Amino acid sequence: MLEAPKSDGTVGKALQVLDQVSEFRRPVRFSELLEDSPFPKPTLYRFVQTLTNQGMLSFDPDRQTYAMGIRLVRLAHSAWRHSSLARVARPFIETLATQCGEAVHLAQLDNGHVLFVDKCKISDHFDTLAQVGKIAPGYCTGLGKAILAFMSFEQQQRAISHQSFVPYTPSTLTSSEELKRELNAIRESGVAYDREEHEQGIVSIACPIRTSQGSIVGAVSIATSTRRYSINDLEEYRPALLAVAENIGIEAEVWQVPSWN
Amino acid sequence: MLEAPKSDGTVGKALQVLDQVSEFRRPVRFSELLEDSPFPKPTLYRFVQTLTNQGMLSFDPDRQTYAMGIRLVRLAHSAWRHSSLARVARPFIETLATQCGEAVHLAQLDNGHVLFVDKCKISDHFDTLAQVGKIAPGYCTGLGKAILAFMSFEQQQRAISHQSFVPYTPSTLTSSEELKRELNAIRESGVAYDREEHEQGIVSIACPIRTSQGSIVGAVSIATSTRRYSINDLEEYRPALLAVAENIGIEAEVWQVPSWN
DNA sequence: AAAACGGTTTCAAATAATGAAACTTAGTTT
DNA sequence: AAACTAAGTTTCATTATTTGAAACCGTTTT
Repeated sequence: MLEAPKSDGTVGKALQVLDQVSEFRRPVRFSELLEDSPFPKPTLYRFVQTLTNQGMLSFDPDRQTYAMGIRLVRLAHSAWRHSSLARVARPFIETLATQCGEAVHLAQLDNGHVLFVDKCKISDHFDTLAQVGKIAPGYCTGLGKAILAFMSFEQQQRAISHQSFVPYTPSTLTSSEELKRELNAIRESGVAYDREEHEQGIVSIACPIRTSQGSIVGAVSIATSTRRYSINDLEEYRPALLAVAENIGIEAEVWQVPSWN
Repeated sequence: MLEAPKSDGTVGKALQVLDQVSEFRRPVRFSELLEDSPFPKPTLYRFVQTLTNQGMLSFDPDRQTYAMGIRLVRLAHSAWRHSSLARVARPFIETLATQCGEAVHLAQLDNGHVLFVDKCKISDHFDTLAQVGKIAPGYCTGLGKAILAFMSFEQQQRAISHQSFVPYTPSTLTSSEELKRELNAIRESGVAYDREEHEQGIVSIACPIRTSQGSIVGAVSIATSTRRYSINDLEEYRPALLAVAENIGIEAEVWQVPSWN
């Protein structure tokens, strides 16, 4: 028995449509959705209707387009509040961001990809691609590598197989062998670096957030611009970062830590 | 034929369960959900299973609790990007926040309630209850009153009937008559004030964001602490706020403005 | 050991989803 | 203006999914 070919009935199909809409980076017409939909016209039509009724999509009658609905913003807010990691980590990362003056990111892993769950930026001298709710690759970010390095073997295998190894910059690791070698090193040292592997000019130091049993729940990172600091300078923040990660881990455990993977 | 008692089939019911979970401010056990669920045990059980499979809920096996899922954070991110209002307004409210040094809020109306869709705070001297995705009442916030004041009569009637008129502070308006009187005044003057009606010590000036056809799409506000400024001092920001609201309205229209109510 | 409780599975009946085809608009072309 | 076309919407018999009473498990309590 291999992968789970779960379709989860009608609800699963409807959510599939929701994802499809979200993949368009703009409001989308019904016919555009129909073009690459596995569903026949009336079926898709009804899904879209239902989702719109439910506020999961919004419909612009003038342009006849569908966009992601406002109900999602509300639901995501409770998701964020429910997420013990994000809620618990907030004060720590705020303090850290103020102390070091750089951008601090918090992430979890979602299907082998880094999902930013919080971000705190004090200075305005530079900005990173990170935005809450956004997805970034696991193999070429500090956060991603920090999480991957501390997964169980099986989880890691599966997550690595989901990586695309697209070379975003000349420094990007482009094979699972290279990645695995680096993950081992990270496992030794306890911290991961992003050496401009995802964004030219952005480097970061990241470390995993783990429970007392050692299971991985996320990662924190400090990112900065190469115009301000070198990767070696980030080393300076290492103790503070490790301390914060440990504290978040302890706190998160007191609250509840659903095991997300 | 009165209100729409839409249940929207299986999908609607499943989303109802999602809302129910979100209403708990914490991870919740199956039996707790069952207690006030309209669904019989096995039905609810399957919904919860499906939603968990789909990543809309997350399950903590240790504590046997369900929380809002991580997929929502991802979906909400695209919702935010799709929302022409939030995306378009971002640079304007950032500028405004920097200029005046106070907290700037952006909201839409969702079923008679204020839904914060963005927030920009520069100083750390105080904070408001507002958080992106959070709901606040319409009748006792500057944003809410600004939006209500510029709705069509029917929309306004319906929205007012959804207000609870709970007295959060001594200044809160507690009847629909008082509210209607104030809404008329706001319609005249073009701006709404929150005179510590929702939070003791927090005042704000808000104004509506409208399309060129005059239909209301949201509101912007500047909020501050009474320890810093009086409500009269906020008057100073009136021209800047009006200008920003107008610009957002124009910009939002160039992009697409789904008619949200 | 029995009873109670929370969670899970079964299975036949009831209901809702499905999709080919037909229909209705609105926008083009002849 | 009539004829064509494309996009969106509705119909309806068929099919598949959902439904929930009841039974079942595995813990915990009495």
